[in-house]
Amino acid sequence: MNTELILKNVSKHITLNDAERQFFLSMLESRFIKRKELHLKEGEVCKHSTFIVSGALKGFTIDKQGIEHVINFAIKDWWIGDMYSLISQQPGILNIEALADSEVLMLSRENQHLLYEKVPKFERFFRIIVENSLVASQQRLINNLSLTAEERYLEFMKKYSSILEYAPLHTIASYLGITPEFLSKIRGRMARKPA
Amino acid sequence: MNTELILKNVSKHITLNDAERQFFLSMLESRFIKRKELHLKEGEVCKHSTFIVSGALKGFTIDKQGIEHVINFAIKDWWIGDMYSLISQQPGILNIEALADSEVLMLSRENQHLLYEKVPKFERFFRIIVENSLVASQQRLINNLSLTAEERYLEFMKKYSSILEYAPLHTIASYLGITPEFLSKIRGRMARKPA
DNA sequence: TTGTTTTCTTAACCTAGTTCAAGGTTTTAG
DNA sequence: CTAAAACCTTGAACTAGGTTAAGAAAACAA
Repeated sequence: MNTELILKNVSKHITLNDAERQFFLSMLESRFIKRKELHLKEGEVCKHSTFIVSGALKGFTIDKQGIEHVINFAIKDWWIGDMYSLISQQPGILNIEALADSEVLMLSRENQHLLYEKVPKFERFFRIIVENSLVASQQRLINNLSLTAEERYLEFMKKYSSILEYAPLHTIASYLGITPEFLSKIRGRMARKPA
Repeated sequence: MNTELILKNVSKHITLNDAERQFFLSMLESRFIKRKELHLKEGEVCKHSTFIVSGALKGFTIDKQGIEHVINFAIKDWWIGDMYSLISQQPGILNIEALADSEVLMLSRENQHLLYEKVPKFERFFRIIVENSLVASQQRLINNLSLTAEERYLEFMKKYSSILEYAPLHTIASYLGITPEFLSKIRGRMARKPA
């Protein structure tokens, strides 16, 4: 189990002593996910918060017309999960799939609650993680409401360039809220008369 | 200061003893906001989390073309604030304005941190509040990506009917991500051939 | 009470983005 | 190495929703 990265991630917001660190690590479960493998399937109850050690995943829903909508990406050093299902313990609507072979560390809901009991600092840690997710989610909403598709694509490349290595065009189009054909057209336009 | 509602709100997630309750209440500041009055202006640093005792507020941004985008509403028993500015202490992009005469209770960032020190349970309380906001924000993203304007309007009426009493049509249109003219058209259509 | 502002509607025309279809290229699995 | 699958591009026809404009109705301030 490769724990260096997650310990560094935690230490960004809280400080652990040796015993706490050991206890935290004992709560984690390592897993390797192959490219295209589903880590979480809609309809299931989400039982873990997942930290990405290497690789990349996408979270997505499928609407009534069978169209896939990418809700978020997660790469090295990020957390992912179906927050709705995780807190309500109801069947979720999120699918989580690997974009590349990935190593993740999983913290089960029960262990997370144990952690809150034994090391209350983790309440703070996850509060901050969730706060940051909320800011990102709201910023994306604002972008979707106020920018054109082309502007959103430029923003995306600026902010998440590392994801371009993992996600094919139609997945990025889905994240941006447009069709793959239209993203292709935008690219063509940009290549012809660049910024 | 009308504290009954906020104490009930807090008690949904954590239990306070008398001293803790008194301490919490001593951290709050009451404010009355007139309809159309700005509670927070973009460019300012957001210094408070705000709990609504009565009335209704909207949070919105204004894009380069001067168009207003409603990010969220807040009514009785909800919290509102510019999370980005609140945690980064950078100038924010959110405006918060009263839709009706409102009474709010404000918890300053400093007091919130004091509260975290003195009564660590509040880390949990605000973690849960933020988790719920994140779920709502993601659900809205999913709706924006996968539903038509008419479907979003129907969803909105089902879920937030109480806001219809406070917000004029053009404000709801902005929240839905469409123009007031188009929402008016949808209404006309729905009136002619109802569900 | 009356002028002013805000709100809502309707209609004609316009456009960003979609749909459908087809062909070409790259990646992958066996 | 090769067939199949996944991926990307382009173009023509289409549509959900936007823009502009103008008028009616309601709410509000003086």
